[in-house]
Amino acid sequence: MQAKLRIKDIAEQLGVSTATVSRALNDKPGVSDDLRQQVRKLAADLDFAPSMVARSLAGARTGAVAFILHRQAFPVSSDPFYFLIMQGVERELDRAGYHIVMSTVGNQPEDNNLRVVRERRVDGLILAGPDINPSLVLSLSRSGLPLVLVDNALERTPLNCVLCEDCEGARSAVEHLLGHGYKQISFVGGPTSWLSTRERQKGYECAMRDAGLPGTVVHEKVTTMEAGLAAGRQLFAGKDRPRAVYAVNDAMAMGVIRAAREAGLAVPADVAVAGFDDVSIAASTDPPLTTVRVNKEIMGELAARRLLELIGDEQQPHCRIIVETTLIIRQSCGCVGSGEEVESGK
Amino acid sequence: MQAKLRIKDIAEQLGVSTATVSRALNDKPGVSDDLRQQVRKLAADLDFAPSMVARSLAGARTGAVAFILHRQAFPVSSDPFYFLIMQGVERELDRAGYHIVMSTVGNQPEDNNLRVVRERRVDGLILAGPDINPSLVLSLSRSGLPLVLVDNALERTPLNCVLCEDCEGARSAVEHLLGHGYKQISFVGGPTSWLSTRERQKGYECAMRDAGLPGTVVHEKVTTMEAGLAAGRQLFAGKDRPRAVYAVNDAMAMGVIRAAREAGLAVPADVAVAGFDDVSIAASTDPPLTTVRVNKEIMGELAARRLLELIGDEQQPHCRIIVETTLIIRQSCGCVGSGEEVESGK
DNA sequence: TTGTATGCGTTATCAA
DNA sequence: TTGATAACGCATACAA
Repeated sequence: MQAKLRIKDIAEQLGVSTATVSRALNDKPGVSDDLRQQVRKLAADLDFAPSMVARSLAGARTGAVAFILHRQAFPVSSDPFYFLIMQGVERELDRAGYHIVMSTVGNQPEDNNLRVVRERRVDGLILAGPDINPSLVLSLSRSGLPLVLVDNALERTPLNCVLCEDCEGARSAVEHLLGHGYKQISFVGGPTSWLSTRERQKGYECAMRDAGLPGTVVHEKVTTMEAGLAAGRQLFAGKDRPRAVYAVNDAMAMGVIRAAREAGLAVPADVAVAGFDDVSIAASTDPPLTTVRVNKEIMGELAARRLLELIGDEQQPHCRIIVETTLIIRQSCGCVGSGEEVESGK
Repeated sequence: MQAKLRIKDIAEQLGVSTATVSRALNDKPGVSDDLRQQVRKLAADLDFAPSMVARSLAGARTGAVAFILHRQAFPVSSDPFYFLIMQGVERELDRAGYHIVMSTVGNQPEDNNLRVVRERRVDGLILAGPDINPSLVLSLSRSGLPLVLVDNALERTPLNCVLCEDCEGARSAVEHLLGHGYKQISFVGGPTSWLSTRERQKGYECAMRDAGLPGTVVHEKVTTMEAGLAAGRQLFAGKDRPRAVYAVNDAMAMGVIRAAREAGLAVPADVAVAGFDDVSIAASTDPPLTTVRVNKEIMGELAARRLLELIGDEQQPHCRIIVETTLIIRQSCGCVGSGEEVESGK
């Protein structure tokens, strides 16, 4: 058990004051180059780093950021979507010497006050996912703590957020389905309270409208494979079943494929399917899934970078950051591939 | 932007000293019940919570725990295995008023000193996954910070860790395969440096030995579906292909199934397959996967609970906590089910 | 039971 | 360029 070193110990060993050591370590002016080098060398040799707790109290910067996730977002997908975003956040924060404090919220009344905020543990917040109560988002944004949303945005209040090309990505996928000659294409989505569902549906509707075709839409309460299965059963039960289905994400697309099989329909011969996200197994499903790739790590990195900017300068205008998507063409849409995937320009 | 309240403000409004407020809020003796109630009511009304930074400095408890993950563990699986463990950790820590600081390590030399530890941000550590450098684990354990490993353990040094019944679980699965009458059963695993691979392989070998049968083993560098595919191709290339394959996890099992299909073999008719983990899609693969379920959230909760115990009382003997597993029988093993899964007693 | 005073480890202000 | 000293907000030992 190493004794915990303090700046004072370093100062005494060098016969200087603590103020000097602090200045040297923090790259602040007011120390001769020679002395600065000495201090740094000793600190490095002793493997010393200043106590972040004391720094925070004296400074007013905790050097930490909260990553807030809704509890429902944990098991929502077979793919660690928000985990990958979090990885991006962590990577970027680490570069800046920051740390990430993870926390979750539910829908209980007591969740309307984040402990991590009340205890003033962090310099800023990243709120991930569309499940977080808008009233919580609003109250947090008014609290003065810098805040960035990921995969979410408020409808009427501009806030800093990071999104992907939900509308454009979905549109390109639906246009690809239309390119196959399919006329009857249905959309399967999650709750309309989710921005991603609304935007992707908008992309679907734009594509259909431009093609002069009517559309049909099914909404489920969640976007799991099971929900996709249920939606697919509904779609394939009636007489005029769709020739293709566009699902709001890959998990639902996989559920739709299962429903098609249940109904004795071949995919893509009888029913074509496409999704969104490009989760890791999308390339390995049967048939491999045509989908829209979104780079989750980049979304996380951008959110972290934006938050650090806000922490450095509170008074900045809100901005939306939209990350590019890429249509990934595999076989579920009806393309007869060599088995290799194709990145399509949109 | 709310002005940040301090204990001093509460004290002044009530005409008492800060010491009294602190005692009342911390449930310490030395305050009349009446006054205690007043303080708490005002604090609640004002939505006040003491600054955790200042508490940490005065106390010597940060109220935070680090959750350390190897960077490679992020994309390693199509299932958010460590994410679920983290969820369990977070849930349990939250109950105790603690927070979780997430951090990652790689294999670079500079990763041998965790910044989160040097900066003294946390009261303890949870190290998740078998990828973390043993020398780092050792040096951290010697640093005096309470530490718990999850899904990992050192070979020769007893440490606090949380594992699942790797050996027993794998054994029960292989015994189930043996029960189908299969004689030639191969094992497909990851690096032998991973405890889970070693233990699950041990379970496989015990079952085979007890049955008086020889075994064959294939190791890959990772345990992804792609690695399982590669291993499967190898196994199915030769003349005396196995009648069944036991994979160290579900991702590899899915890869093996793909390899079988490639080789024109039906699963389970020609080759039976079973896995480990019971990832979320295991119930939905084709055929549904027979596997060993392990409750990841519980593993996380137990790790957190153990760590909190260690933080409360440093001098406790090391202990290993082994979480129960359950054999989940679906169809990939050759059972002709109704499509419903069965939890088998072992 | 309550208040006063000191210390926690660092940064920042002001003198020297 | 350097050093002494005062915050930072809270917990706690000691005094009343």
